[in-house]
Amino acid sequence: MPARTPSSSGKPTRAGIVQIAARLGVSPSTVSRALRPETAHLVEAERRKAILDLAEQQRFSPNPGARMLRKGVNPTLTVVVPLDENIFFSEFYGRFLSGTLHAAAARDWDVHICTLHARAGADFRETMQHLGLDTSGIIYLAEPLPKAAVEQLRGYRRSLILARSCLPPGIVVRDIGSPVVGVDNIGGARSAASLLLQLGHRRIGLLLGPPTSRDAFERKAGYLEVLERGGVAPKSQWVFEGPFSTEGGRAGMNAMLKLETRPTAYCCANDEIAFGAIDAARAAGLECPRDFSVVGFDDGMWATASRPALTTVRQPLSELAERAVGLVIEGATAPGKAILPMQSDMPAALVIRDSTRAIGTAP
Amino acid sequence: MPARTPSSSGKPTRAGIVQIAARLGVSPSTVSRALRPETAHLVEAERRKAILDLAEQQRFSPNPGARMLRKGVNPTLTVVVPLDENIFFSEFYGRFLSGTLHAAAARDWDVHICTLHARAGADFRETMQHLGLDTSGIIYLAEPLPKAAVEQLRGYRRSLILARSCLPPGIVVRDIGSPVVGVDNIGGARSAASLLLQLGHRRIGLLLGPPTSRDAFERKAGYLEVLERGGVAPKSQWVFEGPFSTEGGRAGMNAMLKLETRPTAYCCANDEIAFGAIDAARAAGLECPRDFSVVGFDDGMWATASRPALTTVRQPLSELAERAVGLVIEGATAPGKAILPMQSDMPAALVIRDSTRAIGTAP
DNA sequence: ACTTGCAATGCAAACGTTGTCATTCATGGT
DNA sequence: ACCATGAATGACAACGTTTGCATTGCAAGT
Repeated sequence: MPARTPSSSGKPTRAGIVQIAARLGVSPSTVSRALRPETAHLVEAERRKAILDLAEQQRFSPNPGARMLRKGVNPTLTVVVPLDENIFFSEFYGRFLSGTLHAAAARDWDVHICTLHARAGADFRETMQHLGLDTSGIIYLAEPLPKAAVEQLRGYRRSLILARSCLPPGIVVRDIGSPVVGVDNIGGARSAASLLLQLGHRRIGLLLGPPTSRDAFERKAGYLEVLERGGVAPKSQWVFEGPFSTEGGRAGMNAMLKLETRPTAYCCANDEIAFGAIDAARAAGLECPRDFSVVGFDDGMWATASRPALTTVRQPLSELAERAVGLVIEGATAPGKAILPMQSDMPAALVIRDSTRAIGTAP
Repeated sequence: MPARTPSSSGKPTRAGIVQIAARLGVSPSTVSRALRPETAHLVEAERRKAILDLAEQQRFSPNPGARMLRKGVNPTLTVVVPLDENIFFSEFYGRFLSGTLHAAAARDWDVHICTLHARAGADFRETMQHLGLDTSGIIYLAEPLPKAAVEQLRGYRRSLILARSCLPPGIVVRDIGSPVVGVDNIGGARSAASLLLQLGHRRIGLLLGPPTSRDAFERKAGYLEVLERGGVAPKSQWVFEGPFSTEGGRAGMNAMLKLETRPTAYCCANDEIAFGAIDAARAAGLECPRDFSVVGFDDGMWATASRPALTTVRQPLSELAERAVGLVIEGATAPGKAILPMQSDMPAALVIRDSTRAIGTAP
């Protein structure tokens, strides 16, 4: 029968800085110091190496809970993304995430990423509670929130930033308890419409996103404002609302192609819609920009890679992410200070390329 | 002058279950129990209400660190992605990441994501050592590793999975200390080339990726193998190597356009290359698939959205991610057991769409 | 009246890490 | 020889919750 002394048990000394310390005959303090880069210099080189090696061999990693308890925060923020498999196809998430990653790294924070597996029954607040136990801040970038959920969020204690795209169109941003970051959709849309006006277009169509999306809603408002002020409000047949996809763009353009008098230019709420529209028109023998002009929205990678290169509105997503990260970290580290609900709008700049042309101009 | 006794200080009893308890003259245990739904029934109703009310009024929320320390944490795995701003534009990362997220969530693991801020001086092994401290398992998906780095990794004890795309072409996978996951590039490339052969093409060009990339290398091998066996090895002018981008495709196609006898079909190592090629040809008046056929590789979102819809090879990235997550978790939880170095190839299936056509066929 | 059982609560020991302070020992300057 | 300096380390007390166990009443069963 094997001896029953604890030391001989098969368990590989599970977890713990103290076990590591014991194995090496040093104190836990020393191990703790050796393990963290910022204090590692305090430990003699040889000993440090021994500690690191043993830690690796034992597959040790310090308990984040304990660390967090001790230090107050643990430098980790969580980005909540939608469940949808396809989110990454939209460059929005990719670019935002990439920006987050860099901004966080610059501040020495880690980035968690997770989806929200909404548990039936549990209300949204509860789900959020459960979510971020091990992080000090949350950036919400996921499914659009129903109004009720947004209201439950008021008084949520941890550092939480919402992306404005995730809010339903109806809600006033000021009413929300958390900071909200977003791109200046209205301003961007205004620039797009203004450009078309300046180029002499008077019949301008709108290929919009789904009315449930706040982004779509705001962009529409921006387009319409400029067109109406310019006295060229679009006929109702010139306004099409569909999904934010090439299919949406195709459907919209096909609808326009059936009309007797068509727009000479289109504001598309999205690059993908723009590509779909251009392509559907091409199938009907119409070329952009020879026969019509198009302005997109996003400035994704294909805006430059496609032909014609797309005139579009640049979403400053990395700046947006930078801002979100800054706010969330501030909220997580500013001790007592309540986080001010505030709105940050990042400007959206027009990028002029080859899909727009003054009306009636020969190449 | 105000009294200086601690009880009368202005501080609003910052944080803490004990302060709440003190205010109500009950023990911390009771407060703790009252605060959590699952134990709330242990506390007398009236008292519970009092506690909850005070907690609300004091804007109390339990210290997540302490709670975490008590309850234990779920383990995390870390995905290492390249520093490059643009990685998310390549759908590879997005889809892989999305798959990782789902696979990890299904097993109740959390996902970290980080880049490798290579600190000057520190060698790769050391960097990994530090990285490994904060996580239970690592999936390496970042910059291609130089041979030296790969060798340093031998004997690394933590759970680490490498994506085959991150290895330099020259290295034999069996020689590596860690499990490697990857897509069956060779098989996929074979299918692509075989399809073109079957459609009757005999002059087949290759628009490849950069020779430093293992993916490019393997795909090239797959194409060539089939073509050579079919007796239609491409002339050297028909083989072009460039970046994995539309620009690469454009450059390649433009080179082909200058030749007297051009290929009638092209294997492109990448969807983007394929799009670039199609577009460059169109600029010269050649239409796909009327005048030439193209097969891509990846099956990204634009493969279906563009016109012609692209015949391409589907990379089973979510399955790949699933596999990687499975392996990394296994490696992290199997106690003493060393992780077997092994290679997992996920099959890559051909998806036939509209960019390929039998040679000489009228529409 | 004496168990017995139950409900409500308090006590105190973890949980694993880190920062402060004190201790030890070697070094170099006077 | 003595003190000052500094590097390397150890001892120890937090950090705020949770939970097993002990305690106290109180009601019901014998």
